[in-house]
Amino acid sequence: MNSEELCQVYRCLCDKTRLRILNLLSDGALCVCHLQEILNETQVKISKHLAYLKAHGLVESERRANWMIYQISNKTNPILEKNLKCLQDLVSEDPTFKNDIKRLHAMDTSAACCPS
Amino acid sequence: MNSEELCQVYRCLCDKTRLRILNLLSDGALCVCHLQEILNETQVKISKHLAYLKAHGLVESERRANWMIYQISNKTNPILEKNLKCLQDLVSEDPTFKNDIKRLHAMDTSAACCPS
DNA sequence: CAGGTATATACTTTTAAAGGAATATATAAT
DNA sequence: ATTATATATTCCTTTAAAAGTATATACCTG
Repeated sequence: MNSEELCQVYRCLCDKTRLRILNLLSDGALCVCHLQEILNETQVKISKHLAYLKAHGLVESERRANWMIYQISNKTNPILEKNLKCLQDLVSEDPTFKNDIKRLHAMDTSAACCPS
Repeated sequence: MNSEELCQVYRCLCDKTRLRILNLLSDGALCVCHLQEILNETQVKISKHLAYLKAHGLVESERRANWMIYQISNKTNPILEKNLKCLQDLVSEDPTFKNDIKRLHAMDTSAACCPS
C-alpha cells in the first residue's frame, strides 16, 4: 500500500455514516435494506455510501435475488483491519455504534434477504 | 472518544501532506521551516496543514524565538497512536514516506530552530 | 408481458477543504 | 525605530463530496 491508497482508506473512514456501515458489516454481511433500517437513513444515502466504499475496495457486494448483500472486502488490508478493530473497541464508548449493534442483534434474520 | 471525534481524526489523516507531516513528527519535534524543506512545499501550505492538525488536537506547538516547534500531541489518543504506528510500518513500502525520513535524518540539526 | 420490490444512478444544490497570492504578526538584530 | 526572518491569517478560486429529488435498472411474481 502506498501513501495515496492510504489517504483513500482514511477518506472512506472519515464519514460517520460509512463508519456505522463498516461497524455493522464487521459483524457479518448485510443487505442494503437492513442497513437502511438499522441506521434509519434513506435508501439513496446508504446506497451511495456503499458505492463509495465499494469503489475504493473496502467492501464487496453480491446479488441475491432482489437484494444486494454487502460485506467487508476479502482482500486483506492491514490498515482497514486495524481500524475496524479500533471501531469495535469504540462500540462500548459511543452511543451510536452501540445502538446500531443492538438493533442489528435484535433484527429478524429469517428474511429472504438475509445471508444464511 | 465518540464517533464524531473519530471521524475528525480520520479527516486529519486523509490528506497526503498531513500524513507526511505526521510521519516526520513521529520521529520527533520539528519547526515549520524544516518541514517545509523536507516536504519541498510552500510555507503557506505547511503552515495551514499544521494549523488544521493543531485545531483538532493531533499536534501541539511551542514558540522558540522566531520558530514554531511542532510535535505530536501529548494527549493520549489510541486511534492516532495506532495509525501512526501503521504509518511507520508503511515507510518501507512507500517512496514518499521513505524519502522524507531519509531527508530528515540527513538534515543538519545544529540550527537554532532545532529542538535540542 | 405487467406490476412490484430492491437497489443504483443522474442531476442539482450546498458545504468543506485545498491551494495560491497577498498581507499580517511576532520575534530578533542592528 | 527600522529591517529581516519565521510563521500565521485573510481572501479568493477550485474541487470533492454530501444530501436530496427524481428516475433508471435488475430481478421476481403472476
